Amino acid sequence: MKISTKGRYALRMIVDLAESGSDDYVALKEIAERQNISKKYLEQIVPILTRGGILSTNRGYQGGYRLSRNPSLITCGEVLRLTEGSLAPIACLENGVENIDCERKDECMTLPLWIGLSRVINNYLDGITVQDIIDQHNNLGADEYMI
Amino acid sequence: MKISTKGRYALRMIVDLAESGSDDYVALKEIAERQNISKKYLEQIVPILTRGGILSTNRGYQGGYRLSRNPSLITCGEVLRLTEGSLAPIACLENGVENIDCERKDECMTLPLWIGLSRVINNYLDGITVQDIIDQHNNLGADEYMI
DNA sequence: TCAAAACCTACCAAAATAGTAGTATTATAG
DNA sequence: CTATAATACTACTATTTTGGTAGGTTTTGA
Repeated sequence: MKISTKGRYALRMIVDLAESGSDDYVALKEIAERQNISKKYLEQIVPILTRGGILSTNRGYQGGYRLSRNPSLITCGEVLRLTEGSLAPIACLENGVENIDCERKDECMTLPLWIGLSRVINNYLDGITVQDIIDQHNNLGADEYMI
Repeated sequence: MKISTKGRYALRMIVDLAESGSDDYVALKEIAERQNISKKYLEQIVPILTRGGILSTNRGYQGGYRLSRNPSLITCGEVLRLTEGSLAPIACLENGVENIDCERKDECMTLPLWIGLSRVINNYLDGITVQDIIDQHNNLGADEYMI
């Protein structure tokens, strides 16, 4: 039950971009150095976010990435669902509650539990935006956490 | 971000035992057949639950397993934390919020998010008992889920 | 036309997952 | 006291996922 580096790095990158507040394109090299993440690996993660409509990109000289929306309009859930593939806690819920992919679904006693867990996770992460993460960091002490 | 078969099978086994309502020891063979899970694999999972104080066991002729507590006193969180190792969404939270294992913890902008997510997951799963799962199954339609 | 950037694809090592297999130990019935 | 039915323990293994590295291609602007 772990979020992979893919999701965590993606989020750190987005927060980094949001925090810098720049309207220009920022080269991956810069972000990778600041965040101490392999640029080559980030290179692999980033197209997912571009295709997902979170980043816009420019190639060539002075190219790079910038957020395609205001950080207050990008939720952590959105970033993580894109990079993790899904935030479903079990495989049969990957296509949503309406489309459960399991032949045992009618007898399955534990299914309601997993559906509930999935809702709780997705609701929590959809309720927190990239801007919230920055505000939290600026306003609160180290021992505070997000409710 | 998936619960593994280990945790899912463990929960199914516990629910199976609770549902049967038997005060006698039930052989793993029976449970494995009913749940259609490899007995050999369950054999490997079950000692974790025994050591964790959820099951009591008897070896030898007419041996088997039974719940060591009333199903209303066993939470899903407890079962899953035992079998999954932990329910922390990232490795540095594995030893609890008081004991964060990361040198970047003071600068880490996303840490509050993960702490919050960890709380949300653990609170949800600790709020649902094995008895709740059975009650849910008996009372509600297939399109209902646990809040 | 050169350099700096993103893009794309293939490869790879290590770890985790999901088991199998075999043997040892324990307990009871007969 | 022995056969049998059960758990307990330990080792092995195939497959998948994770977390990258490597290298070449394309695009863009100075």
